[in-house]
Amino acid sequence: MGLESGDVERLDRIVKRSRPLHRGDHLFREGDGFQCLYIVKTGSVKTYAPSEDGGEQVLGFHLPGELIGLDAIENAIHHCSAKILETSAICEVPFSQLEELSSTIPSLQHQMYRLLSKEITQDENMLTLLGKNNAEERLAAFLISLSTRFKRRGFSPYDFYLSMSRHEIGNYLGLAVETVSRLFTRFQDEGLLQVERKHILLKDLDALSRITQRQQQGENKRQST
Amino acid sequence: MGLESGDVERLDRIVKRSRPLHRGDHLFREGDGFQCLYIVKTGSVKTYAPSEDGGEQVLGFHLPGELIGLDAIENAIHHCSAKILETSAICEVPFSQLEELSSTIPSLQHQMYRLLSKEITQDENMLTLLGKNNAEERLAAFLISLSTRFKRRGFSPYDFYLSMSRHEIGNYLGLAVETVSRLFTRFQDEGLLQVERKHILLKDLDALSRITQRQQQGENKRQST
DNA sequence: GAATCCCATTGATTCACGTCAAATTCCTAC
DNA sequence: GTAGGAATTTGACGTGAATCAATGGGATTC
Repeated sequence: MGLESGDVERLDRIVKRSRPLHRGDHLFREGDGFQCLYIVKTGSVKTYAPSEDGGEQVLGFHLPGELIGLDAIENAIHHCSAKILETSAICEVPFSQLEELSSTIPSLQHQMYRLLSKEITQDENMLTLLGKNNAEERLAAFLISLSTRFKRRGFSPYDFYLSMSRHEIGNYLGLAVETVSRLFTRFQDEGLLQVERKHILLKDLDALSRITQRQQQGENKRQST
Repeated sequence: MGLESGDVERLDRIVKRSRPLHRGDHLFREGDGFQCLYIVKTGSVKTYAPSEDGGEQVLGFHLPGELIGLDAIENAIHHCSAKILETSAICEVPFSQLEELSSTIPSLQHQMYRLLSKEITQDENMLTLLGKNNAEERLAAFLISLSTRFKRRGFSPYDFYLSMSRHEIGNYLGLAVETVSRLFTRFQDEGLLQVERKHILLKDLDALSRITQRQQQGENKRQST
């Protein structure tokens, strides 16, 4: 990321590798004091905003290489909870140390700004997805997002396992479980993918991409101009 | 914000006050190179992500005191466009200078992290709004948000003018114009507010708050667990 | 290995909100 | 002041996705 090797070492020294965590464990909960950012090494994590009655809004699924906890910097309080979806290795980065380090390493500071900015961009894309795309487009976009992120990490972009339930997918995408389930069935019937429980095999990424972009064609109603 | 007076002066020196801008002017457009962050002094601005066909997703409305452009840091490219809604005074903050300054003033760096983090939290709240709230709850939340922000700036939290059209409100909230219009009428009939074109008079903020929280009661379907 | 629970799927039905259409008012420009 | 266009409102209607309901299959527990 444009850091010099000495700097990388200094950064490396403040990162703690935690013991493996298991499905259902919490990295942190809403309201907890903020100490560390977390980086997923292996496995996966979901973040969600709980509401009083036990309901929740899933805010994201975090795969290897991804950072968790940026929204907690503001008030030094976590605004969401983070739950392990499958046995995972997670690194902890004490934020105060990171902050200190970043003020002596300009390129690290720059990376931090970029990281935060990227998170904002991603959330904005998600807003667009929820604001103007229908159920089919949302699920297609979700699958492509997973595919892209797996690929980036050297995993197969076509063949992977979902560590989250249909329920969680629906929650994340603003859809009912039943809708998600029906869409998987439809996508399979249309030959776009094969699905068997948690196992997904994407057979036509191009077609999925076309679905996500379908929205753009022709003047649209809900959120145009 | 915890800066010393000498530091404030240094910060102040890099901020440029632009001449007043008018309705329809662009602060920047999607794809433009990123140079500056913008702070609204007076007036209002909308940011939106244009799509090929001329449609768009409104990402936010920005009132006095609010910052624009944080999502452009990552790639030094603006990912959205920013359009003036009414005659406005806007300050420009050259980001490279701000970044430089922040590496010599730890508390400024901290504020920057907090600012970026806050933006993420806000976007996440918006995701929850779009993901799990119905039309009525969305509009109520929107009005309360405006009210709160006006109040914070010393304006009346009850009595204000909307600088954006019904269309833009609908777009922002993922609703059709007609739905927004009908909801204003309904809220008025229910005595929650008075509306006459752009002029809004909130008569029962508590009732509006109750509407936004309605969602939380009882197990819900779309996005629960 | 049996019992239990959760997850997923599928079908039938309902409903909130989008779509279409039309009337009215407002705003801008010449 | 007048014409044209945009914004807003209101009504009628259609529909995509939620809700309700029921079944089957994995997975976990003791």
